[in-house]
This record gives sequence, structure tokens and C-alpha cells, in this order.
Amino acid sequence: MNDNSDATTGSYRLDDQVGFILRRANQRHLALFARDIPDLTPTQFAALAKLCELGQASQNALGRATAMDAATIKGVIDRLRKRGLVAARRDADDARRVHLSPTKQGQQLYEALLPRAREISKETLAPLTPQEATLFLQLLEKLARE
Amino acid sequence: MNDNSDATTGSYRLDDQVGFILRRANQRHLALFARDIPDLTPTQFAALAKLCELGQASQNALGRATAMDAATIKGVIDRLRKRGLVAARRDADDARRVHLSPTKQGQQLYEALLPRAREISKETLAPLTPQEATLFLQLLEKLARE
DNA sequence: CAGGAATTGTTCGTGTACTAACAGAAGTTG
DNA sequence: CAACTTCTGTTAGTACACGAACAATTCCTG
Repeated sequence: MNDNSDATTGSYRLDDQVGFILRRANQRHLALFARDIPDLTPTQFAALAKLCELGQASQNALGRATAMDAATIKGVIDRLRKRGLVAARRDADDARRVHLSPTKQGQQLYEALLPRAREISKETLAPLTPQEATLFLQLLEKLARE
Repeated sequence: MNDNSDATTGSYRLDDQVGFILRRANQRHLALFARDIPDLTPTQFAALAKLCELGQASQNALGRATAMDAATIKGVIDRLRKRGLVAARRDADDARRVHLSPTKQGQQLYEALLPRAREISKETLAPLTPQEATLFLQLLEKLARE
């Protein structure tokens, strides 16, 4: 009964902990992204991509759609606006809201980067067989939910 | 042949990309950690845990063992030193090196937190069955390698 | 409709994370 | 042994990421 699978007894090796391996897997993905798309961070690309998917959104709504809190999405959008990829204006119906939409330039950049973005996902999963990759994504999605 | 599994054609949905889900999974883990161990960040705990496992290490070597670059591990160690959890002294044999070891307090804190750390790993994997969790960790490790 | 509650966005502070550039020490090789 | 290279740690700069506190606006409910 000392097989280390119990959460309260047995040895604890940092290298075997989900959190630690998750962090390293994320690091590897970030490195691939930075190599293939150096002009945009993964976070910035996520915000731009989701905004292009949606067509438009308020700032906080875009943050929720991309799993960024209000403080984080603000910085990301500020940088995308500064580069002319995203347009912002005050919402007419709700004076609190900032209405966001991709600029033509933002839309074009997004579409131009799509092949590379697909390639990055592929490379990230390259250590797995196609069957393993499919299964992995299903399990990972379960972990991420909530 | 338009099943979206090709890396160069088909639709691209942000929500289905490895990198995006990986980031969300990591976020969920970080939230669990912060809830159960509010006094230490996951990174700080990783550095302390690995240093306790090894007994001692140079600063950069500890960084490599915990997947942190030189700039990152410095900040982490600075904070652990400030809290009296890690002791540092210049290495006698190699004047470049900073020799690190856990203090008695650091060792005690590490051991006191172990049950909670195990619980966090367990909670993180809770959405999966034990069989799924084992498989998931194997696949994740493959992705993280390199 | 008035007053409390919830939402939106902003700011501040702390903590990763990585790049680039640097200085000093140690190792390698002609 | 001298030049080159590598390794160690440090600093500066940029970019997430989150909690907490805040003001303005809108919503809800009595």
C-alpha cells in the first residue's frame, strides 16, 4: 500500500508532480511559439484570434473568452491597439463598456499567421502519435475545465 | 480530408488548440495551489522542494533542476532567502558559484507542506479516473521533454 | 423611483518568465 | 602561458497573471 499513489503518504518527487510537468510542457509550447511567431506573444495572438472569431466584443468579455482576468486583458489590448491591430471605442448602449473589433490590419495579420499557428499546435503534439494526441487533448480539456 | 486535423488547412478554433488548453489547465492548477498553500507560490515551493531533495546546489544548478532560467531562479531564491528558508554562501572551490542549502526552517516548512502538496496534485487530477491520470501523466511528460 | 448590488474597466503591487548584455572566474587549447 | 571559450551570477527591460481596491455605470428589487 506504499505505491506513492496515495495523496497523503509515500514519497514526493517534484519531477513527478502534475503541476511541475504542466509548467514544463507549457514552457516548451511557449518556446515553439516564440520561435515560429516572434512578432506576437501567445497571449496576444489568442486575444486577436478570439476577437477575429467573434468579430467584436467588450474588453472584459474578450478576457473571459480567452481566460484572462480584467487586469491582464487590459495590458494585452493596450499593446494590440498600440500596434494598430485592434480598434476600441466607447460602447453607445453601455457607457462602461469598451467595444473592441479587429482592424483590417489585425484581421490580415491573423489570417497570415494562421498556417504558422496550426504548425505550432502540430509541433507541440509531435512527441505523441495521432491517437495519443487526440486522447491527450480530451484528458487535458477535462483538467482545464472549471 | 477536411477534418481539421491537418496543420495547414481546415478551421482554426482557439479553444481547441493545445497551447490554449495547456494554459487553462495550468491556471486551474495554480489556483488550487494558491488556495491550499497561500504562503508560498508554486515556483517557490518547487525551488524549496528540489533543494530539500538535493540537500544543496548552486543557484544555476537548482534553476536547471526546476526548469527556471538564471534570471528567474535568482528572484525566487532572493525571496526564499529573505524569508529565512534558504541559506546562501559563496562556494569555496569555485568563486563564481553561490552555494545554496535549505535552512532548518526551510526544511521544516517543506515537510509541513508535503501533505498539502500531495493533495494539490491529487485535486488537479481529480477530473480524471486513476487510469486516465496515469496515462495523462505519461503523455504530458512526453510533451514536456526537451 | 430610490437604494443596494452587480458589472465594467482602471490602477497598484507582487511574482513569474524570458531575452540581452555584462563581468568575473574557470576551463581548454594552440 | 596566453587567447579563446564556457560557465556563473547579475542587471535591465518587456510581458503575462492575479489579488485587491476603486469609480462609474447599470441592474435589480422593494
